[in-house]
Amino acid sequence: MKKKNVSKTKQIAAVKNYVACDNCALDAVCRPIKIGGHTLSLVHNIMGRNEPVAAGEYLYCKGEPIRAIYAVTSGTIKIAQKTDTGREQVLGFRFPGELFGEEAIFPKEYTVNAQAIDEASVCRIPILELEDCAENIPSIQQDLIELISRQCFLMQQQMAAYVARNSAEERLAAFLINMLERNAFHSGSQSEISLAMSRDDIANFLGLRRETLSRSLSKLQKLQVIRVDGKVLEILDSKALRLLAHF
Amino acid sequence: MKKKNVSKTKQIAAVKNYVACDNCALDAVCRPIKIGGHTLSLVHNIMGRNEPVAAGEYLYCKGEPIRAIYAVTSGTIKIAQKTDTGREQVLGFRFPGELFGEEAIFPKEYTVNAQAIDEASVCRIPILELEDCAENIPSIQQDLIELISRQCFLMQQQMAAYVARNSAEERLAAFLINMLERNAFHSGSQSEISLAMSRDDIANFLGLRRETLSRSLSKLQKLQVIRVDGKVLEILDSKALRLLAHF
DNA sequence: CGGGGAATTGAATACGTTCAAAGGCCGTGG
DNA sequence: CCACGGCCTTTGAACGTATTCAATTCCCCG
Repeated sequence: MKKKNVSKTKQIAAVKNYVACDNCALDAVCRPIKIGGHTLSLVHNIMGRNEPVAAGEYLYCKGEPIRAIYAVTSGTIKIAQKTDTGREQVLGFRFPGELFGEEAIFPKEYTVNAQAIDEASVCRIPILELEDCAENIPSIQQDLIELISRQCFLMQQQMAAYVARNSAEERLAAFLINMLERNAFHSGSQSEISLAMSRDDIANFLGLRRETLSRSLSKLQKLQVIRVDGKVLEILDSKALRLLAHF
Repeated sequence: MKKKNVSKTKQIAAVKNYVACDNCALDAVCRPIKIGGHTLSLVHNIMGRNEPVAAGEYLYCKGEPIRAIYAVTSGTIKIAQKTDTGREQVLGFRFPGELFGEEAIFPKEYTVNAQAIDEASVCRIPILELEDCAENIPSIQQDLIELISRQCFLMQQQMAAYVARNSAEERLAAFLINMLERNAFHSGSQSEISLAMSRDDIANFLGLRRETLSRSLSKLQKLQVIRVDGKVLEILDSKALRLLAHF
């Protein structure tokens, strides 16, 4: 079991190409701002573009009043919450081009924590200002509906991917397929995925122990379905993976 | 282990009180229609109110173009899909006052199946007509945003309830708490829940076998946390239940 | 009253967890 | 440049839990 000497985290950090606006979930809201006349003020004045976020930094925490909704432009964001007993519960991850914070629009406050896993960057739209703009410009309301509808759809997809799965292998396979599909949006590769988060975070998310996750990864590798190289995974047989996930 | 002789399904069917509009997820969209002047046409002409649905009947199926979004007014709706291998995958349940079908707004087609478990009734809003109305009446757009935002929030809650849980007991406890919270909205009782769906459907949803679910239910009953009586459950110790679910 | 499907219970097996130990990666310092 | 230490990841063995298959009980409906 030889391993290359190259540092994987450095490899990942090196590939710091921001996701293009065309491939971003926020685009529906940003686009009309970009072409409109007097609306140009929105993008320049109220919106933060490609704001850097340090590894480990929290974008928002549970219980805080909503300030903004975000889109990832580079890096990975972890969505999680702490249980009463102090245990962390990982609820999901957001990748370049994906939206987060929208779950706080209805309750007016954040209901979970959002934390950067690695060095990341985000576009940030303050919600008050956005709602002000939407009142004056009906098309923005349309776009907001589009935006949130899409998020509803994605959440449903997520449920489909992780609910009603029993074995560790099935859950891992479903996770990898989900990663591959979402990865294809922003990264070129159709078969390679970079997982910036720790094994602990993935295991937590899947409701497994880190040891079980590790064993399942090893097993899939032995079956020639994937190739594991630290935080970089290669999908060798996506068809077999779909079978394992029972899709 | 004595059991009462009364038929449980008949008991449930007997309590056929439609959920009030005040407690319905669609209310945000319906209300302005009810008070507006020329908008009265919407509720009378395009919207179906309390339409009966026979047990087993499908409201919509995966792949069909979107026709309408729905709210349950009585009974229970099962959200599910069939995998490539023919296995059914239960993704969730909708109870009186809750919305469903909204996940099809973005992709313009239904991505899952919605089936009535028992005799049910729904309010139905055709999507084309709704969008037409929204174009003319900005407040409806506002309400639509409110509606879908709320649904995003609820989906996140669902994820939190079921993702990142490992043991059978933990998942069952989380399920029961979720049922209790959602039940409190439309039914008076704070401690009793009626589960119209089969044990198979629940087990499928939780990623367990029916036997494991049955055993877990029995165990929680022996621990004096719940009382199981066919499809009717009573929560005896909700605090202990929250501990078991690791909330 | 009796048949059939759903739900529960029992025993053997398979799988995931736990605890322990070893290996690999990376930053620091000699 | 290499050695050291800490942290994350992987592997091993014993144990506990979920699954499987089979049998029984319960419940609904004719």
